[in-house]
Order: sequence, then structure tokens, then C-alpha cells
Amino acid sequence: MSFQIPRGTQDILPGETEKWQYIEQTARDLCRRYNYKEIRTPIFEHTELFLRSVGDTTDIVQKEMYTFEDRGGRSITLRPEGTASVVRSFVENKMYGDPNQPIKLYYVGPMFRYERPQAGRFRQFVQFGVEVLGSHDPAIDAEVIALAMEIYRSLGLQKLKLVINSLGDAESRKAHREALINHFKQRIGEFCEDCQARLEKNPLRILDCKKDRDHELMMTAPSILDYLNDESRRYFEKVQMYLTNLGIEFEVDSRLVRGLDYYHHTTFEIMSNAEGFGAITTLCGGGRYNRLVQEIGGPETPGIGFALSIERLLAALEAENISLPVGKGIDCYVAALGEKAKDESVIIVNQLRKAGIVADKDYQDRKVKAQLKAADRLQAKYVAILGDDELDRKVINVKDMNTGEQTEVPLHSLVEYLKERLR
RNA sequence: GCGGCUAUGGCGAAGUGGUUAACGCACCAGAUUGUGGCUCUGGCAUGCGUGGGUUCGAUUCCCACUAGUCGCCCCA
Repeated sequence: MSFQIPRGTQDILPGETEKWQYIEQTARDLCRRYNYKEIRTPIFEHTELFLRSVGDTTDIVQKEMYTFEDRGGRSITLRPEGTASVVRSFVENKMYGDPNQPIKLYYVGPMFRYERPQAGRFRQFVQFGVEVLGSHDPAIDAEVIALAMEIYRSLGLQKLKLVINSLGDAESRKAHREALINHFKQRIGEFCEDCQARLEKNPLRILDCKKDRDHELMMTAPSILDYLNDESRRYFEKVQMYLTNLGIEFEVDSRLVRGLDYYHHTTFEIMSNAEGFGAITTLCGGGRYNRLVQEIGGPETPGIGFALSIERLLAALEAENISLPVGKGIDCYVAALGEKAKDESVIIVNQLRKAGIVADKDYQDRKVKAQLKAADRLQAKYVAILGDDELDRKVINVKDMNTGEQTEVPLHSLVEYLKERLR
């Protein structure tokens, strides 16, 4: 009997995990600097939460959720995204009462969507995300976008494209929606099936259609930007001004439609335009949601956030040929020959470790030659060689694996000797 | 959910309807019984994703399944 990993999931093995840790650490450090605090919420929630927040006409809800009934008969769903949980927690823990407003949060963790896996798409994937609750200052929109860009930049990514758009407030959205329906309604028969279905349910999404992209009505379709009321337009202009002042380049794309229903005003996407990145281009998506908190049962509170996938970030790094500075080798390998020396090596390795030196030894009963080979494979900077005769004389041979030079060092000063050289 | 391609040792990869499944890398051992990275010698798949079928005989042909991969939809 043998087992296989479930479809669309992956094991992250040593050699890879270091990269994950490095990325997560980079993101955490930046969040610290921007003064965002980590929040940890459950990996599953009541299904109803996602129906409410993500929107029941979305693909996520309609065909991608991992939903099951628990033993108590409750409908439970593995979270497909992070915002709903954060907002739920914000409301449930009455964070709106906290005097430190806005509440600036970040999270990292696995998300689940039942999709057919392909390049950059998994059933379990890890998102790093940020949510700011309680501010409707366009400057916070810019800050959130800047933070996202900063994460990519500080990992070395260059080939990025930031696209922003505004969906406006409820009034603007409504006016635009009507204009879209009027625009397409007469000739909707010329469009694909999906678009026909979208006309009444979510006409905004027609603009996102890949098939009918070149239809003449697409070219002439009313742009949301022309339907923004004064307040919405001013808001969007402010966001753009702040981004410009921060030196962040962007493109405005009035066709940028995000997949979740809860967005208002600012939406944005960061894409990779590296060669050979394949069909997946979106690294990060986010936007403002001013009605979501109310929807979940809290007081009227504006919010904005983004989520990025670590898997896609890694793919982008690979596409740009960037290798992360993750430490691999060890400081010292202790090679022992002979029964007594082996026993002693257990103690020596322990002493080295206590002194902060990355140390290891042989546990395979290998011969000296093979121990040296193992040390080489582990990229050990030094090998401390101990035989019974050295042990009798209370010394140890330290070999510098770069130069091949070997020095006899008194056992009691081995730690000092190595620390001196490893600095 | 739909379509194309793929599935051989730890990894990469050749191959054939028929008695021993190339090769390369990695690994292990020896040359060198206390010293790595180079060299040489030897070792390393009772098995060709899983299950059926065709056949005297299948890893090779057919079907299904599973998985991977690419694309569509959509998204992170």
C-alpha cells in the first residue's frame, strides 16, 4: 500500500523551506517597519461567512470551496481567502473599539480552493496578506500598495507591473452597471455564453472576458472611470497622487475587475512580466471594501487589503533568475575514528552548538574518508578530526575545508579557535 | 468543469510484442586499513504510474483510473 499526496497540494522539502522562511521573514520584517501586526485566524470557518463576504455569484463560492459537514452537523468551509476571516475576527473581537485606529493587520497561511491545478495554481496554497480596517484615507490605499511592492522589490524582483483601477462607491457602481447593461443588451447575442449570463448578474465581468475581447462593443463600452461621482473621482486621484509621490509607477486599467464582490473604490493587481512566466501573471491582488464589515455584522467600517501567493512569488523569482541568499553549509563537522573518540565527539558537538556554532557529526558509522566526504557534502567550513591518539594527547585536528590546511588545537580551546575564525 | 501532452531506478534519460531493461548523474565500496573536492575499478530497476483487456507472450498495443504538465474558465 502506498500513498500519494492529494491533488493540487505539495510537500515543501528541505532546500525549499529555507526560501519560504526567507520570504516570510522578509515580509514580516517589512510589516514591522510599516507597523502592521500579525493576526492568526482558523483555517476553517462557518460556510455562511464566505457566502456573505466573498459573494455568492463569484467563482470561488460557486465552484471552488472545500465545504463539508462536521460531526455536529455544521457546514464548515476551508478558507478560500483571508479577508473574510480577518473581518470576522475584527468584528467578533470588537477591534473597532481599540483606540489605535486604523487596525493594521497581516497574516500568512494556507488557503484552499477546489480547482484544476496547473502552473501557479494549487488546491492548497499560501497567501501572505494585509488588511487595514478603520480608515478611508486614500493615503492608506497608497501605503498598502507600497507595502506590497516593497515586499517584491526587497526580494529582488524587477519585472513588475502595478495596475490600478477604481470601482467607485455604491452610487457610481450602480450608475455604471446600468450603463453597461444598456450598452450590451441589444447585441448580447453576439457574445459568448458566459457573457450572456453575466449581463444581469454581474455586467462588470463582461469587460473581463478574454474571448470577446476584440468585439467592437468592448472597445466602446462605458468605462467605470466616466461614471465615478465627484467624491469617488477625487478619492482615486488622491490615491494616484500619493503613489506618484512615493515613486511607485502604475498603470490605470479601467477594465481591471477583481473576482470578489466586496470591492469598492481602489482595486489593484501586481503582475510579473518576466519572460516565460506562463499564463499566470497575477502575483498579488487587492482592493478596498467599504461595506464588508457591516455585511458581517459590525459597525460601518472601511477596509482595504491585498493577498499575494508565496508559490507565485517563488515562480516569479525563478522567472527572473533570482536566487535568495539562504545559508546552506554548516560551520563544523566533527569526524571521529575509534570507539573512544566517537563517544567524545558527542560531547564536542554539543559544546560547539552551545557556543552558537552550527555543528554536526557522523551517525552512520562511516570511515574517516567517508566522514570527510559527508562533511564536504554538507559544505562544512571546518572539520574537527579526532582519533584515539589525539584524544590521549587532549588535542584535535582542525581542517579548513577551503584551504585544506590542518591545525592541531588543544581540545579545551576548540570552541575559541572556531569562534575566532568563523566571525 | 473542458481540451492537448506525458508517466521507465534517488534524479535525468534511451529502448523493444518475446529469453540479461542502454547510458549519464547521484549514491556505496575498493585502489588510498587516519583525511573531502580529481582519477581509475566494481556495485546499484525480479522492474517500466495503478487496474483491466488483446496476445502463446506486454514495459512495449487498447481501455479505464490516478497523477503531473500545458492551455481554457477563473484566480493568488
